[in-house]
Amino acid sequence: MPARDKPLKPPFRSARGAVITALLRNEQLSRSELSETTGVSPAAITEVTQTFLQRGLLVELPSQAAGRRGRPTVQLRLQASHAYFAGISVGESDMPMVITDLRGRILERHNLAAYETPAELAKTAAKAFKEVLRSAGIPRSRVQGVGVAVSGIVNAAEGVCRYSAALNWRDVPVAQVMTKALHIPAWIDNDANAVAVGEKFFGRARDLEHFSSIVLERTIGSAHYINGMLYRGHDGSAGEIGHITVDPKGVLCRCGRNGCLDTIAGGHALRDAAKAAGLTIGNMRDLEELALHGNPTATRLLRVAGNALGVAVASLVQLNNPQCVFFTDMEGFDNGVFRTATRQAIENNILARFLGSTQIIFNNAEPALLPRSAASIAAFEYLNSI
Amino acid sequence: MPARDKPLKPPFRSARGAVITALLRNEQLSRSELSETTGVSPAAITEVTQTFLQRGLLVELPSQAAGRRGRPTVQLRLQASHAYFAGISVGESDMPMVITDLRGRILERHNLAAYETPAELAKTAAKAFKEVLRSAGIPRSRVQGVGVAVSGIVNAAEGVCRYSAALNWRDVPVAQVMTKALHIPAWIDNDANAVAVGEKFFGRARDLEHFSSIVLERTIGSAHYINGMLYRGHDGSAGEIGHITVDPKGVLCRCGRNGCLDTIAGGHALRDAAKAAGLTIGNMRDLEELALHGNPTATRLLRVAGNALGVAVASLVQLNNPQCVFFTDMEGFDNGVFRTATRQAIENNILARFLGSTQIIFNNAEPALLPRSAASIAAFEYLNSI
DNA sequence: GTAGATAACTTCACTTACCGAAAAAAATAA
DNA sequence: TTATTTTTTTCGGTAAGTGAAGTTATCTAC
Repeated sequence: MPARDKPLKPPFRSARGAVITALLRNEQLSRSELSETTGVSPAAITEVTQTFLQRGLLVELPSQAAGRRGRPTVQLRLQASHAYFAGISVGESDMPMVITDLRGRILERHNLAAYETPAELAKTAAKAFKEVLRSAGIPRSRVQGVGVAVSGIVNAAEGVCRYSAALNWRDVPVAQVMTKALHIPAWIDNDANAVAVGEKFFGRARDLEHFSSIVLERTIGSAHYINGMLYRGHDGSAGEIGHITVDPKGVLCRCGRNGCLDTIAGGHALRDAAKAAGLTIGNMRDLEELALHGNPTATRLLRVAGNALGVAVASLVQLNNPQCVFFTDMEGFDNGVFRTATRQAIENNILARFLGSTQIIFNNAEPALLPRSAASIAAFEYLNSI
Repeated sequence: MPARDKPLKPPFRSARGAVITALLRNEQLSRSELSETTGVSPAAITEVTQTFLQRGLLVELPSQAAGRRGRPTVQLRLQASHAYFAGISVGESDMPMVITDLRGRILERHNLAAYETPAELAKTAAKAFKEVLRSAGIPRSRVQGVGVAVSGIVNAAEGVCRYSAALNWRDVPVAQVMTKALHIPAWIDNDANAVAVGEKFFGRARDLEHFSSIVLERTIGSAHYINGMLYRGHDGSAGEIGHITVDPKGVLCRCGRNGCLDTIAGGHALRDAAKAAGLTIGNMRDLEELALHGNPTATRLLRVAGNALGVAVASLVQLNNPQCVFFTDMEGFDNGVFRTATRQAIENNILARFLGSTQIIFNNAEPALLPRSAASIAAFEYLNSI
């Protein structure tokens, strides 16, 4: 019948999935601990771990002196080197690539050269991939897939980037192109989605069922995990926080309407505004620096922007009641006026009862974050297929 | 592993559930049609329908002359009279109760007398329940449960109303009280959730996986269906659209902050504003009537309110990308200035690509809607348990 | 050193919930 | 009456679990 509420036994859907999830969340667990934490019977744990051990996905650690009665436990852990994944974040100017292992550790990184067309991108990526494999000493056959994160509208199921303003792309079959170029399975997703998957798989959201991810770049994107699953929306357009109307009398947005969040807090708009106000800045760190030294224009811009973002996120929190909101700051605001204003605006615009139960986390702009997140998409797809 | 995206074979989770869902969506289906629409094998359909036929949940219709070759189909339908459900909507002044069958048809309705305390409510409900059963000619044993919808904060799992400003309740164990009073299983939920469940079960959302429901009363509430399941949020607080900040310089809200949607578009606030402006109105129909006859204050109030609601819903649409938004208007605006303003504000504040793919539906204030929705909660719980 | 005690793990017989293919049923068409 | 066609059922099989009993590896106490 139509479900009203929860799935059967959250967050697990199968014994195998439960074991992998539990071992992604915990460095190592014994079989009995696995049975305990997942609710799966010891019998099934034996069966599942046996299969995984045979495949080399799991390893047994040499059992320690027990120090107490009874048969000593045998600790199991995911064999991080069992599978490797590539991740690429396609940006306007640069294009970082990483290779990660099964646990999301970065083994090698590389910054790809600029490119013009998707075909050129593929060629560049293929060349870089070869190099990265060589320097990491990993044979191509051990790399189980590549994930690509782009800023734009993506049809993940079809592997197509429908539209990207930043890249000037329209209906580019990225997955297909990449599969051909790198000779490994490829997936593509929006960067906010990628970050959310990355946090769920390898990051701080591993234990969370419901959370949102906000990515601050030239524009602002978001993604939602709901009931332990990435929620894309009815037709894949969920998360368009950048075009929430914040100020109906605000300036014209690229989308044709006025006062979208992007026009006030988006990196692109903020840089334009700073320039228009006669401030010469490279990135947001410079703007924050100016504010720190008492520049009133810089302070005002950052405060207004942070406040607008906070108000929008407050709406998100009250509508969806996530356990946590991750901000991924690719613009380099760091801790400053902007973040303070954002936090304050969130706190001032949500009901008291949300205050204690909603965690707000800012990720610093770490260049490898996006490509690593992209790799986590490939990791998910791989683990889902075994 | 942590799920990234879809469950296995949406929207069905089991053959039995698939059969019930399909027969709630379609008046009648043959076994082969059931197999076709659900993707479940004919063998399993035989098995499942046999069980359900034995229990009396399904009936075979007398097979018609086929008019073509082959074994004629046997149409199956849900036996609506297999189970009955009670539904109560606890309001500030009145308290409508209905009895519905398995398909959500209302067999009997009753408006309960006013009450003061939860204990009194239970006594009144018990008395009314007896009467309603007698006049409907249904033995109590055939009623499988009662659902209670309240306007307020509810812990559905525990069956407790945590707080209701309208009813002046705090931590009232409604489910327990009702179970004792009516001698049938009882459930309680927030009224926005109840309406969402009702639309999903018996209403226009039967075929939708992702939709939201907005309930306009003294205050404004909302609920989300996501991936075919009611989404309550991390700690059950999802849907607080009434306290989205719409105008930071707005009037003080009961929640202690300024410019919440409730203070501009909530029925309570709107009535207060009308009174303050010297307009004497009973309900919103009166206010719309005044606007229709050219009263500028009435028009302004309605337009501002409708616009604020529309802007908030536009945020919801862009964040969650639902397939449909249902408005349940318990205030009686009907088609008028308010709804027009709401629709326009939604259209003006969402990206073009959401325009075509988001359905906006207004439900007229139908007194039986809330109690019927409440009954659908009991129906869900019953169907989920068999 | 050896006999419990104890806890971790494995084995085995069983269940549930399905599926695919073949068989049976019930009609029409020739 | 027989062939044809379509629906439904039966039957054997499988995947993924469970619970209970058995096995293994260690510690403790005498």
